[in-house]
Amino acid sequence: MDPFIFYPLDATYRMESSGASILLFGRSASGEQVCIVDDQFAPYFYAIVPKGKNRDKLQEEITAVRVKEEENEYTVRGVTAVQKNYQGVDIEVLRVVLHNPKGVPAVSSFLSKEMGVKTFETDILYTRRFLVDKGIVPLMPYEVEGTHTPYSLRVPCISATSIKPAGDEAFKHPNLLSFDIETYSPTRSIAPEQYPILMISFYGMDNGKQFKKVITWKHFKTEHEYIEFVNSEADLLQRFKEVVEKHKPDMLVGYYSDGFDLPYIMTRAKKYDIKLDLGLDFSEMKASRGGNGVSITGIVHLDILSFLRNVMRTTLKTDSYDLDSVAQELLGEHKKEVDLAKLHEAWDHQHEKLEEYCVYNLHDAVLTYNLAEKVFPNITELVKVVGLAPFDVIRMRFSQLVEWFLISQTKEFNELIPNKPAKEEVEERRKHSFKGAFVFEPTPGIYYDIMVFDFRSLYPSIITSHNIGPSTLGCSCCHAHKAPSTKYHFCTKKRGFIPSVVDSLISRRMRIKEILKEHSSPTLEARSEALKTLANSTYGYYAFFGARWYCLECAQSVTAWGRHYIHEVINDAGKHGFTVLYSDTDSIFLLLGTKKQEDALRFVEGINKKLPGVMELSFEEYYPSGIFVPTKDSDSGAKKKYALYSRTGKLKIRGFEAVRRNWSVIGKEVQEEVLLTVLKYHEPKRAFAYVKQIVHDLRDHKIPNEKVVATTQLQKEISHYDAVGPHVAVATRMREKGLPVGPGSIIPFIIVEGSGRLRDKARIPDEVDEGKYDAEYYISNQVVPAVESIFKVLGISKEELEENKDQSKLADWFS
DNA sequence: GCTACTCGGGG
DNA sequence: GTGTACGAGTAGC
Repeated sequence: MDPFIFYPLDATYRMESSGASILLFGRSASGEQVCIVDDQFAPYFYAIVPKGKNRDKLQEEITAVRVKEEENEYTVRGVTAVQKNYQGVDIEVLRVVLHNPKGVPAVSSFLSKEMGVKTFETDILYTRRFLVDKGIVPLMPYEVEGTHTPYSLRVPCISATSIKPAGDEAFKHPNLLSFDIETYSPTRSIAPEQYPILMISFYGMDNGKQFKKVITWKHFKTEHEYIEFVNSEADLLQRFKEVVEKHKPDMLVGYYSDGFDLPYIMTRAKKYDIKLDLGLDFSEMKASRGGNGVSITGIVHLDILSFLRNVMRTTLKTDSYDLDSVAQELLGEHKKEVDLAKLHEAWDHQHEKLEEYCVYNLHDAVLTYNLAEKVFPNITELVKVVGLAPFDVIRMRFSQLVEWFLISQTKEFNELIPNKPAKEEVEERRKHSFKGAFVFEPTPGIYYDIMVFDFRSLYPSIITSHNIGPSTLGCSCCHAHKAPSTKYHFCTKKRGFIPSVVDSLISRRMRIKEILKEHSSPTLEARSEALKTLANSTYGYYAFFGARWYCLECAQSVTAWGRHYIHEVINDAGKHGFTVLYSDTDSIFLLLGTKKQEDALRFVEGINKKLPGVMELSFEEYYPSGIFVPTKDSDSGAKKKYALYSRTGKLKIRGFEAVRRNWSVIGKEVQEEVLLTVLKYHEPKRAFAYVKQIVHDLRDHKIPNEKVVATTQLQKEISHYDAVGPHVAVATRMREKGLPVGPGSIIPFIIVEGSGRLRDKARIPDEVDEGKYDAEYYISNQVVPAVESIFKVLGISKEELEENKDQSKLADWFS
């Protein structure tokens, strides 16, 4: 057949009698979903010749290795000697080529255990290895030559004879299909074994036209044409399959669909014996065992939350990643307001009310779609830098992104990839928890007019300009270049692998920034962002205990240089009449005092002119007010614990405990109210009076029970618990009463008066008469801890908050 | 003090 | 899938 242009989206593999074949799923330039097969790529790993051992002899021995494991026998296809760089030295290694990817762990562990041979690169997943080795970057165009082959797939399949890069215009408009489910949930429990899915919504584009649909299995009157009725939950699941099959999306998009929607759908489908064989190779949807992603072969499942939380975290200002907050920040839109707690009632008794829930359901899918579309350029650019499939890239943390970026660069630099640390090594590294970054100790207090600047590109530029990497550390050829106040020096003659690749990230970014000065381009913005993200994460990677290229000395040297530079800025800020309020690692908080915002911006501009090369301090945000609190046991300022009030009326809370679902409403409410009263309305006295009132009301048992209920999720079978916490004790009581509880159930409980451990005083909310909770427990464990440190700033102790009769103090305050 | 367990996101 | 998240918090022991 004629050569054609192809955009790979995802890769998988199959074993044939002749060996492994890589299957690349994607879309052709003409818009057809296709699969490309490459049967020419063999799995391999490396082995080091032990000292005193003859290389040729070892080569022969390895070639003859056969390892039996269950039904499979793994044999070696060939062994060749190659030169590699490893930690700054040249070494000779044997490249051991196999037939079957599954043979790699088997054969390599045989080599290390039975033959005393050290092995490398034995845990690089086969499909990832293929992409990186062949330089095939998902979402980029390739010219494919080959012939049709009769594979049994849902899409045409071409056996490739050649796959060549075809330009640098990435796949721009994937066919996205977003979806969302609503479930029956009479309590706040999420119990897929127990309760059905009530509706599923879809949103996407179909030949340039909006595609929207909500499927539900209770009938009601409606004008909305997009609402479709079926007769049962089983039919609903069948329709879910059909819609996806018919729509043929490149990417199926959800919000927390790794952890909620798809696992729920899978559990329900299993109940009805419905096969979710949506894979383009007819394979079933599957959840990886670590709970880290649900995949469908050939369709990229994008859990957009994953990408936002892992990667966009640095750009987003929101503290919470619920759909409403994120949509608000990125799209300027909110979720529809409905009372979800009443959905089950409407489902059982008031069908006419279901329409608004369908509208709500669809709107969530629309928001999810719009979020995916919005961040797609960012995903694309990150995929391009890291070189892995979008499915993997969106689920990776910074440390993994850096690691895979480095792995993708090893081929060009002929570097041997270091092994992951063994368990004991990780334990050892954890002990040396990193205390290198400079954190300016804030003085506790309430502050106004705070300018926050970000200093992050300082670190990557230190790495490149001081050549800081594991392979250049402590070289024997030169001793001159020591990091300030450390005993570490780095080679000044030979460029290190990591400093080199970081350097290329920085210079690529600088070129892009030059172009962006001339004209704006969302694609280039996203590319610049991706390059910055990776460069900025390299320092943290050096200190990350799981890193292959772990180097604590490197991380310490980076921060040593960082301190050197940041102290210059702090001194300069003082000279220019600004007060430095706080600084943590990469950010610096300045107080405007009598100066204007423009003055601060001008000051930073001046700093940037003085800083070498790419180093830059950039404006992050202006906050009208903020509070820094002392540590628990002293009056000195706590690091990483503060709250800022933004111009948009939102609180940015860092390091404060609480505000999680296992806290009672009263604790959350009091914290929020106190922070707002202090930071927004500037009325600390009113905040104090408010807390005293709450404490008083608790003692009078006037706070309704619903506000003291806390919930905790049961993670496993009751009998499997070693440590019986309050929620486990209550779950036991619930089961004794015949209430359905199991793994996943959300257990609500109230602490009542009495003696013994907490679990002896925990009760099912229904068992507790109104007001019969343990007031002292809620005062000292929920209310006071939530606001304690805030009041310490105002000169009020924990005891004063808890005290029963405190009118004198109150009077003092108001006088 | 150490170990076990939970949260996030989702209805 | 040539795998098995993570970092921070609370309660129990």
